[in-house]
Amino acid sequence: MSDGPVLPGVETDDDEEERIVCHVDADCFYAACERLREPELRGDPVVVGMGYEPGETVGAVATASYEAREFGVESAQAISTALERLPRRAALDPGAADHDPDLTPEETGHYRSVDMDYYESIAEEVQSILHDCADVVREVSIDEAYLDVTERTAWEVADGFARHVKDRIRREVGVVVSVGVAPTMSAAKIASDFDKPDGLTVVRPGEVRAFLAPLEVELLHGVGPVTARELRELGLETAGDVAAADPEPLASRFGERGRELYDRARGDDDRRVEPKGDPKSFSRESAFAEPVSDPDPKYEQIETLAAAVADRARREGALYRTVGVKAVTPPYDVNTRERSLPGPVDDPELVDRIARDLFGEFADEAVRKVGVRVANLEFASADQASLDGWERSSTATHSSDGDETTAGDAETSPTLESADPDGQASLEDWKRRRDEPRTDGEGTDATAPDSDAEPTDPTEPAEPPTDGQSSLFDFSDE
DNA sequence: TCTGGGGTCCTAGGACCC
DNA sequence: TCTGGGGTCCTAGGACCC
Repeated sequence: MSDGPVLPGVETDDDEEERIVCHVDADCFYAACERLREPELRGDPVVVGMGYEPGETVGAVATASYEAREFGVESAQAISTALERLPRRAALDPGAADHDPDLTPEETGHYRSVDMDYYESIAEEVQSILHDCADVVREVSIDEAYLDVTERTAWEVADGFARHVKDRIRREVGVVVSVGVAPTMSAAKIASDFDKPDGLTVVRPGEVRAFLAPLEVELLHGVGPVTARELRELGLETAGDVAAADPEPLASRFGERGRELYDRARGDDDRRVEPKGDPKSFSRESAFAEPVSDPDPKYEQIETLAAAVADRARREGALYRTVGVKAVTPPYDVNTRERSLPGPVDDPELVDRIARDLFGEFADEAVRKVGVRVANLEFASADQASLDGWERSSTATHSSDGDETTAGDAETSPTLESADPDGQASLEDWKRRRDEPRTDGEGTDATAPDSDAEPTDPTEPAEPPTDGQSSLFDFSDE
């Protein structure tokens, strides 16, 4: 799709073209949203807490405004810690449980609970502006996106373009964003962070490596505390050090990531901005105020979370083939268990049963947090092609046109009404895999219905579910 | 800093297949 | 019966990101 003059016989490779990538990142987005709703909060410290309820001390900081950060409040911090450093404004009230008579307003901040629905609505306004400003937009999170603006601007005027984007968002939505412009996604990301808040940084082609060189290694995307420590142990303190290092030790120490790290530190990144694809998993989790040993409240939470996750998947039009649970045990051990089904389903009952079954291992342990997850998602294609494909392939022994996505659906999906005799492949497949989970233990596997054996699991209803998606049970009736 | 919630990607071993 | 080598899928855990 290059529109410039091309010499005859000369191959043009799109990947070789210089792109103009823009990374847009809202500053303290949740706090900014709260200020949009309550303009009186402007200028004062604002802390938005997850799992936080007014008057309580549980939860963690999702976003702290810059004013709050001055007091040492940081994101991911326990709310209890944040409250020690920055008491809440409500504590000025003599009637408040945490009232402190010595407190002055200047020493306090406003605490609010996360309200995702509201933030989503603001984010949508920002995103519509972004889509207006670029041909390709990749939203990476609620407050962050990459734009490919190659066709919309030029390097000579890139800062003016970025200014325009910033101004529109501020004027039309009322939130402040930082923008980075660079020839690669990774450099644009770092550039947007460079001058926060209200930043605007343009890194032109040829300047990338010099721009990155002095930056501490943890500023590189993908370098967290663990990798940073290891890099420092190797004597690599800055991106420049990594760029100048021998890539072999990096590759052997960090595998694929090491190679990538090396490339990114040198400014090499040939990823193109592409719209985000379908999600890979949905999960819900919830922490207890303190570790719980009694099984009942834990199973209750599992049930709630399983229902929420299944509901989410259904609303999003997703089928899932894997169900998993998470149990965080003291001090902070994350345990996960998961089980895959022979084919994709939309079956809340089944999610609940499998989640309970998987969680059984932790029923009597002290647990501080539980979670439920579905993965291996499949989204019905827009035109319901998979259903048509199934019907076609079930009346023919083999379909010549069926090697596209529809074939896979029909092959692996036991979720459709009829277990057609022609579906031999999927039946054999299913029978084979059906027996695998049985080898791992109790014989109470809820996903391994067997026509020869009555279910022994008391949590498993004897009657096969009747709705179409659950008809994987139908196979056992053959 | 004793820990919220929702994600992604990578790794590594084992099972199973050809 | 012992032995190759390659590929895929599944599971558990870990690091990281916002």
